[in-house]
Amino acid sequence: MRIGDAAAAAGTTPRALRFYEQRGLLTPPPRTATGQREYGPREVARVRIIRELLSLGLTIEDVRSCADRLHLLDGDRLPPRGGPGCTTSSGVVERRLAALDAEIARLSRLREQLSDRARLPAVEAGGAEH
Amino acid sequence: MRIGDAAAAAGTTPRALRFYEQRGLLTPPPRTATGQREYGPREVARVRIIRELLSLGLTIEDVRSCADRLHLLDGDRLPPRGGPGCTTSSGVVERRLAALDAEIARLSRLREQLSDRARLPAVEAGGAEH
DNA sequence: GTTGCCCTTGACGCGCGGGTCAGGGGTTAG
DNA sequence: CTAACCCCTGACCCGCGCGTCAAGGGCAAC
Repeated sequence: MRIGDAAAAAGTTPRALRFYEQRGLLTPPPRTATGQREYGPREVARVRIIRELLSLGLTIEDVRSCADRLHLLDGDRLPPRGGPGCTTSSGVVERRLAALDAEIARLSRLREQLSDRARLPAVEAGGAEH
Repeated sequence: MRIGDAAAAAGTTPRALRFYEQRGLLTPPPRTATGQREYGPREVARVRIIRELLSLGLTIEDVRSCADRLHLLDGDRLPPRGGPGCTTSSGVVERRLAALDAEIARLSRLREQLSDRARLPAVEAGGAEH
């Protein structure tokens, strides 16, 4: 399986796969005699895991930091929700949760301050003229 | 008043002032015969307003889009909270509030999904070995 | 005059997750 | 054999809000 098919099977692009490899999320796959990458279904599954973790807000660095444990997840199917061998178990998830909480709190404060200040004081009748 | 003093008076840097001017948040100030920018207290007050709006999460583009109304705020003092002539009154605040709400909701969903998935399944006894 | 800080414009850097060329070579169907 | 598509690497691009450097000129104090 060459990179285009593998990427399509994982729902992404060849560029992303090379990028993950470059950043250490994927181990360099075997090459054909002419230098083309050869992927198997395990790699595709792994890419799906990676993309799911990224879509959950983990960074490339987060995933890389526990790349050696991703194989716990990357069998032939992903555990739907309650399966064993969940995401990372090395502290990155907790840190990411804390970062998310902090960001949510920060945005909530901003929201409050902004709506406090913007009581919409009818300076120019609603501004719907445009 | 040259740019360094004006920037310090507004609590920022010369670079930021030139940047605001370049992006259309500040009208180009008069220059001395040798080309140096000359600012007065009105400009300083305006910069303070701009920085406050930016600190509330508005973007440069938001502020630029209502740059022509900022003079409603930029007298010698800022209205503390309930004064007339509030922030922008042209829809950008509503849009920004909506964007903040959307972002908060998105992060909250992420947080929930991430904590759902990361039930910390005791794969390797807490991971505090390092 | 001269030292030393301040000003000018222009250009690049950052962090993130890749997108998008550019210039070459592989691979396969007709 | 050739066309059409795929793959390779390396490099620059995006948005945001400036920070930082570079090369030159101004301004005030001594």
